[in-house]
Amino acid sequence: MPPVERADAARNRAKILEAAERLFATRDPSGVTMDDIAKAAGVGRGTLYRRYPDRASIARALLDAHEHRIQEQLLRGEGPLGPEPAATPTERLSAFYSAMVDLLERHSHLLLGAETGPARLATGAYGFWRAHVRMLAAAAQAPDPDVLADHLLAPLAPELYRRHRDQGVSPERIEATLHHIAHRMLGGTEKFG
Amino acid sequence: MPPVERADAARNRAKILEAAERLFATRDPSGVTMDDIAKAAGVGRGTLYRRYPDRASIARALLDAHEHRIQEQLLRGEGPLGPEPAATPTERLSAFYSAMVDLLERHSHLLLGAETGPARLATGAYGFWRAHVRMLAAAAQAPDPDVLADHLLAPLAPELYRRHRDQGVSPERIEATLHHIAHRMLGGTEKFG
DNA sequence: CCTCAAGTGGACACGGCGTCCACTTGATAG
DNA sequence: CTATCAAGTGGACGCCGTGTCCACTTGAGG
Repeated sequence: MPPVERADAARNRAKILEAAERLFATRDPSGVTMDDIAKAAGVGRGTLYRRYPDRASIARALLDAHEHRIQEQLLRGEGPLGPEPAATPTERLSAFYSAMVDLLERHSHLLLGAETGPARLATGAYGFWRAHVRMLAAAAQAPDPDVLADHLLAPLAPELYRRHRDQGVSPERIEATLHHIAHRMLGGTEKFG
Repeated sequence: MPPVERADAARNRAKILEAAERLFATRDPSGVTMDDIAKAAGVGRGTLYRRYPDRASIARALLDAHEHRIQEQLLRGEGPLGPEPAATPTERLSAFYSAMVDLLERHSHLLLGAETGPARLATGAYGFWRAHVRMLAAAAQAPDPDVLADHLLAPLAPELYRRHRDQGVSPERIEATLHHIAHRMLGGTEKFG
């Protein structure tokens, strides 16, 4: 007996998510209050809190679908993103960086609305990215993959991406720099001493 | 006519900084309120706000001395930290990373009390570090030093350092990984392409 | 000792958060 | 179609941190 969601509940959930998406895209995400969302959705505070304990959980709900798509591709997808045997760790890290730049470009407002600062590192999604990058680092025989993985993910911090973009840096430049990092950090091990 | 600070004002400023330092070190820095600091310093809210508009400015005041010391060394110091002609960009970046790990280890609570998230990137101190690293990247003929500088600084985010330390990662391991990054990213250009 | 600007501290209003509970709605059984 | 009642709703409420304001105190200079 899976407790089915009642019709009015489903309707309100949709209204909430739609309103939140709009607000996050419009104003500064960290300035959006729970009250704003409730008002914009035409719903009472109690209704809002029943499902989402805070702003971050709403943003996460909106992000989940997109992040899951990337995670699927990492596990099972074709091309260098997925576990294609022919692809080198360098190529796979580059592909991962590209996918993340795409995610940041499309949804940086949600990422900023979700978690900035320490909380982001505790996210399930972050754990997934770290596990993936750690695996690539280990495959490339890099030293201390556990620590290195976090350092390789650090340039993807949403606040840094947002700042770069606001200063007129193009996504392509950011992506190119990340590819450079991927090549330098995981590629050509044999050429060093 | 430099408006000299009155004796009671100076006394209170000292009490405030002392109390704040203690509170930041004890509890979670982001949980310390202005009221807590005022109470701990034995001072009214108005007195506190007269000098420091928010928690971050207090933490910055406490950090200033330490950051200035490093900045001095970068500009005029001896050894690979300073502008010694014989040192390569790789060596200088490694030395910089070491100095920052030392700063993080000693004062991560202040850094967390100061600015987490986007605000940190707008700090004067951050601008200084970026200018320095950008210069080293350019000297090493790395592509797009403007963007790369930020990416090379990203692993130094206080929240990441704190998390690593809390998970039992030693400062030495972090430092070693950063040195690895310095070598990979700025060293041995001629051995590629 | 007097003056007065600098400095002090606490009362206050504001706004966001999260909870609570009396009421409404819709799914199901008879 | 109606009755039942748990799930769902919404807004009022209390709490807490912020930042401001202003009547009072203090100390430096004359």
